Amino acid sequence: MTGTTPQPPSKAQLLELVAALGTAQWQDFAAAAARHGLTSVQAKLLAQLKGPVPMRGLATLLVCDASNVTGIVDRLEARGLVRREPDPSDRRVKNVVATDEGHETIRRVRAEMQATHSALDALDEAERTTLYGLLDRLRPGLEHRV
Amino acid sequence: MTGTTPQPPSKAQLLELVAALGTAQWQDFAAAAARHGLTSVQAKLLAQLKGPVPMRGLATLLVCDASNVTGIVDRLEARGLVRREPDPSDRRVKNVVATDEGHETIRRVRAEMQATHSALDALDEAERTTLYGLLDRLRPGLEHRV
DNA sequence: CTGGTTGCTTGACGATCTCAAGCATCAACA
DNA sequence: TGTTGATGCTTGAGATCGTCAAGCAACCAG
Repeated sequence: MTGTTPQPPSKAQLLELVAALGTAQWQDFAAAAARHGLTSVQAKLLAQLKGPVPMRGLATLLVCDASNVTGIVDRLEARGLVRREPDPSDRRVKNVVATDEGHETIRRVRAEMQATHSALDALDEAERTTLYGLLDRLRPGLEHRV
Repeated sequence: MTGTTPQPPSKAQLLELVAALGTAQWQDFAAAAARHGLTSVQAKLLAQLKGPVPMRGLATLLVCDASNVTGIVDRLEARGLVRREPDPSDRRVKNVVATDEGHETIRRVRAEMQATHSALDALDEAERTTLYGLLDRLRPGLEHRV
């Protein structure tokens, strides 16, 4: 065998590291959102709005109750970051759309995640590709409910 | 050159993937905690208690206000998962300690994170080592405040 | 058109979070 | 010693987040 794969980290260690980085990124996101007067949940919802999304769809994406979404959208709408539009094919449905200001705001929040950006700068392109490949393999287990 | 490094993923894509996995792991954690009657925040606090930790230290670890910790510890203490002990060297300080039941509960929560565990099983030991190494390089950028 | 389902909102209630204020204790220093 | 300032924790007010139960409107299958 070749030179020393030093100590294979235990699953628990890897677990903990992933959790720590996830938390740190979330804090970074929350802090950037706060600078724009948004809570992290509001920013997270705004981040889903690449196009029109019905309230129900947002509840599914955010893994929460639909009634919760009502309140969050209410507050975003009051700030003019989001709009409710009737769905042409189903009058029960309300589609949520980000306004121009909404898009611009979430764009800035993403850009201002300094800690996250500088962390990724520690890797070169080949390493990022490797990392992406490995993380991508974790996806099915994590996102697919058993 | 050799076979096709396919498409180097953009930083944004990597960003999004890390965020998605972090969220999925958090949901997994929250679901496991809920099965034991704990909110995710309560479980997260409990997870910090390998030894006695003063209230102030918990506030720092959880990145929140000290008054917030008071409430969370109140509820955990009411369930007997946690205890407040006076600090022998500073009478202002209260150290929080997990009870036996508290330790056992958080142990089970970790063990029941099925999605997370099965996701990690998708990698063999060498891959986990590589992944750990790469993630570890992200640490300084993310955890160190600029 | 009737009955069951689905999408959204409302209201009640608990948990989380921050801020301001307050009390007890500590640490430093005249 | 005693006074001053900082620190640790709690309390109370107020906003947000989150769930559940109930209600209304609209869809859909028969």
